[in-house]
Order: sequence, then structure tokens, then C-alpha cells
Amino acid sequence: MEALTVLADPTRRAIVEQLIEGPEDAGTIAARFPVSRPAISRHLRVLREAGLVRSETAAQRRVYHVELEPLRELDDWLAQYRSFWADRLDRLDAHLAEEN
Amino acid sequence: MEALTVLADPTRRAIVEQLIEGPEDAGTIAARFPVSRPAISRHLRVLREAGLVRSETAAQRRVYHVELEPLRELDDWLAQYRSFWADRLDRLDAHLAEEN
DNA sequence: TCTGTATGTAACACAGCAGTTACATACAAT
DNA sequence: ATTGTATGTAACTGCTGTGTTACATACAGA
Repeated sequence: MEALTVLADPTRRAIVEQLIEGPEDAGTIAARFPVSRPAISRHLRVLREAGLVRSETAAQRRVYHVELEPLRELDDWLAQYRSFWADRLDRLDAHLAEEN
Repeated sequence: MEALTVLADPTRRAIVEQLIEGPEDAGTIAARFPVSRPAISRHLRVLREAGLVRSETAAQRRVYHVELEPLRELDDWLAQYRSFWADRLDRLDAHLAEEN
């Protein structure tokens, strides 16, 4: 459940959300945020250590990709509560709709 | 997405998990943890303010219940990633199995 | 080889959070 | 009324985490 603590930070959440759109190098990621580049560098390290991103080296650039396995674990944790929600069938419908 | 930050704390996570089993008063909840009762009292306040629990007054006792709506919002947030996971059909199967 | 570019790390500052003890409040029961 | 029980709040402490600036490293290209 480390993903929970790591994603509690809004900047890291935003980084992950952005990387879903596609891989980006560290500089491009940092440019999107109002904080310093070293701060982003450390966020990326935290995300890396939690297995939420992976980096590939290309010359000086480090290109980051998302790695969704930890989110899946978080989802599995949530699953234990899902059965308590009222309109289960509605959610299943939504789930099915999402598949298209 | 406040649920994420609130549940990042393992004690609060444990409180929520316990309350799933059924409502409990503040004292009983506190007794389960190795920290002081006032510490638990503040955790309960944080959970209350995030809408994750609700309390009902019964004489001096405050009985706490879980309130799962925020977890559902978290689940909705996760849903945007779910479609990226490889074995979608497997998960749908698991979801269906869970309904029984 | 030297210069510029891309990135991570070190050292430090500051804020916020979770913990503690002491105290206040409120109700029940004798 | 007084005492005991249940709970929350106040004030304070210490740690962790996020931010900053300055520096190190590494590669590309002129």
C-alpha cells in the first residue's frame, strides 16, 4: 500500500497523471510545475522507488514511463470495500461501458 | 481526492478497516492501538472531516461508523487508469466473482 | 578539448503532522 | 451533589517531508 502514501502528494499525482499521456524526460516534466527542477527530481526518485515510474536513459536525457502495477495493488485494496457500496450493478455497468 | 492524503496514515487506514466490521465507540477503537487515546481522537476528527466516518452520540459514548463515499471517489479516480492494465477481462471476471 | 545542456545529489530551512501530557466538558449513577 | 467514566481540546515537542540553492556528473557537439 505504499502507493497510497506516495500519491498523497499532489505534485506526484500530477506527474503520474501526465505520464499516462505518454513518456517524458525529466526536464519536460519539471517545466510543467511551479517548483524547482531538483524538487521534481526527488519526486521522480520517490515514484521510481515505489515502482510507479521507470526511467530509460537516452544520452543525457532520462525518459520516464508510468508503471501501473502499484496502482493495481491499490485497486485491489479498494476492492475489499467495493462490495459495501450500494449500487453495485450500476458500477459494474460503468465498468463495462468503460471497456469500449 | 482528500481520501488519499487521509488514508496515507496507517493508523487511520487501520481504523477504517476495523470499522468496516461494525461500528465502535471511540474508547474501543483507541484500545486497539499502541498510541494514546487523544491521538486516536484526533485521527477520528480527521476521518470525520474527510467524510470517512460519522459519529453518533449515545450518552457519553461516541459511536463511529464508516462512510464509504470518499473511498468510492478514490475508486472513481483509479478507474481512469484501470483501462491501461493489461488483463482487463481477468479483472472483470474477478469483479463478477466478487458479486456472489 | 571545451562548452553547453540535462540531470541527479548534498546540505540546509521550514512547515506540517502525529505524538504526548494536562485539562475541560458532559453525562450516569450512587 | 459528588464521583467516575467517556471523550474531546489545548499546548507543546519532535520527526518527516518538501522546498530551496549550490554543486557534481555525464554526455553531445563545435
